[in-house]
Amino acid sequence: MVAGSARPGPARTRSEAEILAAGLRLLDSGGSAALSVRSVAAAVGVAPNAIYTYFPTKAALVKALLDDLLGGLVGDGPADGRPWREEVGGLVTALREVLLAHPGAVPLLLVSAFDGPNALAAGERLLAALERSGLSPADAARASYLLQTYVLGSVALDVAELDPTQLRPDDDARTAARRSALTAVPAEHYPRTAAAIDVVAAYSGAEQFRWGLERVLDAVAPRTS
Amino acid sequence: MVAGSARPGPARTRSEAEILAAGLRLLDSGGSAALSVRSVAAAVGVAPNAIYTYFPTKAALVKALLDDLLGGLVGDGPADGRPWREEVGGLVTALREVLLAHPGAVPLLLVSAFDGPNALAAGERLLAALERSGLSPADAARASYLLQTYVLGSVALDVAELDPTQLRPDDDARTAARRSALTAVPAEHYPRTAAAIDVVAAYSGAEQFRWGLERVLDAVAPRTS
DNA sequence: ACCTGAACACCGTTCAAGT
DNA sequence: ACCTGAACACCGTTCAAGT
Repeated sequence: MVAGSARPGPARTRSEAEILAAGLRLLDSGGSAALSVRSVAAAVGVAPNAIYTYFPTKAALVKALLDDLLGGLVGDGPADGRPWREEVGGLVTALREVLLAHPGAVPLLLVSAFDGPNALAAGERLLAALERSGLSPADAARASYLLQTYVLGSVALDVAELDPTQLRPDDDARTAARRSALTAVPAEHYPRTAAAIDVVAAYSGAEQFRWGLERVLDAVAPRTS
Repeated sequence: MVAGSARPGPARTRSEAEILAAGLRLLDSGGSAALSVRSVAAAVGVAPNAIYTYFPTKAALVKALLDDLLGGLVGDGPADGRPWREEVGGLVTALREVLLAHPGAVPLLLVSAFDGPNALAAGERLLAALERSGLSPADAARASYLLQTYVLGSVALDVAELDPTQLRPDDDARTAARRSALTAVPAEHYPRTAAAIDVVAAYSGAEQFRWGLERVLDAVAPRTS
């Protein structure tokens, strides 16, 4: 009984969840560069290499952290009864919001795959809602691809124009960042670009996103004519 | 005459262009992680800190390298006489292609701003073509935003699903990568996702991109009705 | 089994010194 | 002005040793 499946040796002094929570705190307070194996280890009070008892590599830790972030996207119940367009828009908007609430996570997400259990569950829910709209599975798959590119692309644009020291900015801070980009563009050489930044800056990021989302939803909606 | 604007001291032994070319070679052969100040210095045969004579920081070097990559997007002449939709599609497709030809550059581009002279020139050309379609400057600005998110998002999805060791993959390699992602998704838990990967894998990345591009162009085209 | 101390092979950047 | 050697404060990861 002592041998077999029971593990000998001392119990672990930390938990995966504790380590991921510390990692998220570092990401939120210092951006993506502040998340290192060594900084996480210091935050939970162990030696750097002790982290490798919980996660085999830094990449595995990052992947777990990112998927945790997506945990709130899908509730427990089955597909709700909302109209498909509302549910699809809600899912996509919620994804954007959770990412912008943790901008330090965005550079990590953009370069890593998107295939943890919570990401897959959200994608499954998205496909189900799209099929409820009347799209064939094949068309729903392509619509899902287009919606994913939209969220990732718009979040990438939003975060790239932020001052790296500006963490957890609200919508106003992002608008200000866009305005400051304007002054950096020499209007005499790039008149349309300067004017375009001015136009876009008049809208908050959320309005801008919603505008594009409606266009994308129109583009993928089943042809009724 | 000796004093004044003439610079004393030895001439520089390298050039910015030489350093950027070495950087791109490293990026293409080893991915984004292979581009370091020290590896570039070794490639051009100087001490690591000599790079700081040419670029003030690594970020400045990366920015210059990325903008160089966009140098071929815009020709010399004024806007050509092609229909607006063709020119817009051509610009956007060319951007996608230059990025996928150098996948190591994608992680760098996704997290940095997009505001070098060549990026601005391409953006200016894009806005001009959109205005030729009949869109107001304000609508052209929003259309440009949507098109940018599409390229960035689709390139991010394309590169994220690649094996990091797989450099400069052709279209077939990317299709194979997508197929291998399929086997990783447990179909019993995520039936729609597994089926969707199968659908998407039946198309090459270029076909998939063109499908979405046509939808996005439809979505932003001026309403003629 | 888990944790530690020490080490390895890196990294970006700075500084003082040589020419 | 440009380049070098040396150093500083990091990084992810591995290994041998302790419990």
